[in-house]
Formats: sequence, C-alpha cells, structure tokens
Amino acid sequence: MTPQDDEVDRLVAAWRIERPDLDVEPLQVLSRVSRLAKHLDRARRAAFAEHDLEPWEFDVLTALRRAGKPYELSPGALLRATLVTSGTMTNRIDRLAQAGLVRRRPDPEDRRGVLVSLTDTGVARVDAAFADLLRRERDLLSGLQPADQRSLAALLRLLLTPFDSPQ
Amino acid sequence: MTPQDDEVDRLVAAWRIERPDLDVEPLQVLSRVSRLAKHLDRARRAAFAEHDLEPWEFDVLTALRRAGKPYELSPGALLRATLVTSGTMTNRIDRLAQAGLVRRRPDPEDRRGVLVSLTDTGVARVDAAFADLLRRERDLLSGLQPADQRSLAALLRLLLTPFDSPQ
DNA sequence: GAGAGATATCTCGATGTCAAGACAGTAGAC
DNA sequence: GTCTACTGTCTTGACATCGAGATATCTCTC
Repeated sequence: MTPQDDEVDRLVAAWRIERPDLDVEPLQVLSRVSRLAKHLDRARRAAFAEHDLEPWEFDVLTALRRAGKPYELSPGALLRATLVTSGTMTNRIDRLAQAGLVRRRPDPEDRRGVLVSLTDTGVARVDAAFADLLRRERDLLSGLQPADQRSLAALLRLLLTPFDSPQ
Repeated sequence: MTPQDDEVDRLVAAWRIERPDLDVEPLQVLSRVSRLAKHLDRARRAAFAEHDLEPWEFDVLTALRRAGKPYELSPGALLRATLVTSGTMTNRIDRLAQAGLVRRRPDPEDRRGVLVSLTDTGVARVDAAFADLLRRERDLLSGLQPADQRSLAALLRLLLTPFDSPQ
C-alpha cells in the first residue's frame, strides 16, 4: 500500500543526504509540477501531430475559440492568455495567418490595435484537436478517483491564484 | 469561503459555453499544472539571476551536486535527470565547462563515454543558488497548510509515476 | 573472434522564444 | 488644446532547444 516512488522521491532523498542542513520539502510539490509539465508537453506534442498542429499553434487557436463568435481577440489579449511575450505573439500570428488558420485586421476602435480572428479552417482544426487532447488527458488522469481529481484541482488553484489575480 | 477563481476557472467556464458537448474536467488539473510550471519558470529565472545562473545551468549543476562526491556523472545520466535531448546536453556541458563550473574527462572504463564533474566554483555557486531557490519556493507554498502540501505532493506523485517508472 | 545490434556522445541545421527597443496612437492632467 | 506618460504592436538579434544523423565503442550471440 506504500505508494510507488517517483523520480522526485529519489531526488529528495539524494538532497537529504547531500544537504541535511536544508529543508527540501518544497521540492515535493514544485519539482513535481515542473516535471509533470514537461511530460505533458511531450504528450500534447504527440496528440497534436495527428492534426498537423504545433502546441504553440494550438494555444493561440484555443484562446480564440474560447472567446466565442466571432472568434476574435487582440494580440495583447492573446499574449496574456498564453503567457508569452509580444514578440513571440507577433511571430505566431504571422505564421498562423500564413497557414490560413487566422486572419488579421486593423481594430476600427483603436488605430494602434489589431484584431485576430479564426478562419473556418482554423475553427475546424482546433475543434478536432481539442477533442482529441481531452481524450488523452482523461487517460492521463485515469489513475485518480474523481474526488482526488477535484482535491488536486482545488489545491493547485490555491497555488495559482496569487499569480493570476493581479497584485 | 468559496475559493477565489483563477485563470483556469475562467478558461473552463468559457469552454463550457462554447463546447457544452465536451467534458472539460481534465483541464481543471492539467491546465493548472502547465500554467503553474510556466509561472514557476519565471520565478526561478528571477531567483537565479542573482547568482548569475540560467535555469538550464542550475538544472545541470544540481544533478551533479545531488550525485554526491566526487560530483561526477556521464552526459547520459545528466540528460535523463534533466529531460533534455543529447544535443542539448552536449551544448550545455560545453558552455558550463567554458564558464569554469564543470570539467569533462574521458571515462576510463568506457572509451565511448565521458564524465562530467563540478569544479569547486561550481559547487559553491549551486549551493548558494539552491538555498535561495528553496527560500523562494517555501514562500510560494506558504498559502498551503503543511498537511495540504503533503496531499498535493501525494496526488502529483500518482500522476507522475507512470512517466517515471519505465514501461 | 566476427558480425549485428545497441549504446554514448557529438554535430549540424532549423526553429521558437525572449528581451530590448522602436514607433504610432491614446488618454489624463493642467 | 498641449504635454506627458502609457499602451499596443512590431522589429531585431541572440540564443537554447530539438531532431536527425554521424561516429566510435561496447556487448551479445554464434
């Protein structure tokens, strides 16, 4: 009934020997978050490959899709949604437009601004990829009871709130 | 007593409106993991900047430090510890060696192999940066009771085990 | 002991990201 | 109205990463 050790257990054990003077307890949570994210990235990449999408393309397209009709947001809104810098977002939009998945037009209300919207092809692609992603994510979570999933989500939310709520 | 909403709550709510046909529950856990990892990366970058270290440098140095005296591992062991590709690891070792933080020598037991070890400077730098990182991570976790931290770690371990235990 | 396949490391080209700064346009204070 | 500070987007150059493939060595089988 003892749970199986993972890499982080080994890592923490090693630190306890090498630096017995330090309290390495925080690693139990935060190293797991980082490592899990890295594994998730790989799983996502594999899932999207079947739909001819890169993870970065998917991130932008889903942000637009979630916005609802007419599936249109400013680059600024997109970079806040995806946690990348403005230079990165410009580059992403350029390539998505070139691939025919999004369209750019000047913002009629703010002449500095631009509005980016999904094309029909873009909507279709992101819908298919998203359904597929959810299938795979459900699979990754299948080791957890529904109640455990909810506790996990709640605890993670506590950690995330300080980052997400400005100030 | 209702917990504060975070970005992921907003994201999930948006999906429920746009795609009511899909069960987006998995996002509650996995999107939080990804977003948290992204925020963590930034926090780590800031912490290491004070010690003149990049996150990738820190990752390699800590792997060696954890190995214990004589702080020596093969590039292969290092890339398994850090989840990067072999080309990346070669590049990292090159630059760390150039910075005087590690040393490379041929493996006397396997002529294909190489052994990488920390220099004294390397040990000192990683020890200082690690102590600092732990301080900051403890701070990030201060919103959680110790018992909650343990549950969170245990739940994350369950998700991580399938990735870490080969097969 | 010869051959086949596995392993360890490195090389190279392509690419996505970031940081800093440029530029145009907006908005608030006086 | 004008000035100043701010905002939104884009440009540029540097750089870390990946993936595929090259090379050398080891190991197992026969």
